[in-house]
Amino acid sequence: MTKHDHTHARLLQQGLEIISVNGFAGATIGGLAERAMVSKSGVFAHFGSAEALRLELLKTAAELAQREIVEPALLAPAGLPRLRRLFELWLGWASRSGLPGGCPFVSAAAEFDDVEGASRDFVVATLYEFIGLFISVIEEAQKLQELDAKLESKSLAWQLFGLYNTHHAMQRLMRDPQADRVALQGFETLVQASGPDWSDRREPGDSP
Amino acid sequence: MTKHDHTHARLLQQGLEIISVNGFAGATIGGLAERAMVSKSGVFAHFGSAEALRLELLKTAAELAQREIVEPALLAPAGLPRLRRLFELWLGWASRSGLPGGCPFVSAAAEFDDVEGASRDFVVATLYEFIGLFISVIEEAQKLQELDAKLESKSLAWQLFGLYNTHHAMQRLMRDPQADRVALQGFETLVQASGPDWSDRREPGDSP
DNA sequence: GCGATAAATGAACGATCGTGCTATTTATCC
DNA sequence: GGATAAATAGCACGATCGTTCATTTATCGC
Repeated sequence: MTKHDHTHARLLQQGLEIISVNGFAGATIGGLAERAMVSKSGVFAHFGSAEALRLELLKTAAELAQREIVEPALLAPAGLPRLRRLFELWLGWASRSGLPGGCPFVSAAAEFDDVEGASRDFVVATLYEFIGLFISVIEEAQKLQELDAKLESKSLAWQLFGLYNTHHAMQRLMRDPQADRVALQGFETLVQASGPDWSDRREPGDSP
Repeated sequence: MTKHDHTHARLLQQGLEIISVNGFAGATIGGLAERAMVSKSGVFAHFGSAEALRLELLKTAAELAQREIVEPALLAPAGLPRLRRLFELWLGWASRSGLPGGCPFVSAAAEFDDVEGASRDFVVATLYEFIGLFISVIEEAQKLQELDAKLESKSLAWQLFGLYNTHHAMQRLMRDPQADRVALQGFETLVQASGPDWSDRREPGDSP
């Protein structure tokens, strides 16, 4: 690995740490230069523009999540076990990757959702892909009859997305020690409400 | 209403619009001045500091949410109807209040969750209060036997928080027209999974 | 209408932002 | 080890950030 690549990787790592705590708006060229003890123009030369720096940080975060969440989860048996493992690995993945603050994509989603541009496009595409992974794992579980076949996989996937945000807010904003328990319990609630025998027990139109 | 108050209110309104689109980091004194067609020092005189401006914008957003969500929801009958109304009014409240972008508190939670200070404290306190309202409405519904008494009200409240984030991401980031449907359907799923007769149908430890 | 007071302006400050340019150090290769 | 190229530093620029202060304009009580 050439020296350029070495420095580049170090800049990305420290950039991710900044983003994790201060968000993408806080990831400035000068700030990163100071933290990495590199000249401002040195950082600039590595990325070409502040916008490009942020975009590359976004891509780095996506790769990190892939290694930390997706790849290990695919080792679990297909179906419900894989879905559960995916969700468990999702919770707190940023901390487990060594980041000092919150999830970069939670910041990115909030900061870019109303700002047109390459960053927004990338966040949308990444989230689309990630939700798509959940959907396919859910549908596998349906084929295996671990989940109700009539269930809308997309809905469940997005409900799990919501639970992830619940966990993030409880953990980082509220510092509630019950964050893990509430999220994991929420997962089980959703899965059981979507169990294969659910519709046998309470048909639509049932009265209590 | 004196002229000072009139201008002050106008600045807050326009400040909220900026935040809704660009987040709190984007709510700068100079930017607000330009949008409101007021001198920079004029804006400064109204708030005393940029930090104070952001804090006051946060408080204004909280009051707006109170009027837009909480107060109308309390007109609904106690128990499950009130809970449902609360959730329905929560979804998309920012747009309904005339804001051009997303929910200010979604931005605030992401931007301040790892930054100590008065803004963080206020977000924490406001969210704590809001979740607390959900908890008390849920417990009302439990007393009325509309929800299972053994249910943990706090968990359900936070699951609804998650659904709100689901809706926000689907609506604003992904621009998915099914956001409303998925969120409302998710609400019903959670409520039915917590129905008063749920525990009669599937005891903990049941095997499928 | 006028004097007193409130409200907003304009100019200026140092700090930091992103970016361009040139110089100089540092690696790499024969 | 010296030539060549890669990598980084240094400096300067205009723009914008938050903040200050003196000055002007608007409003209100009399």
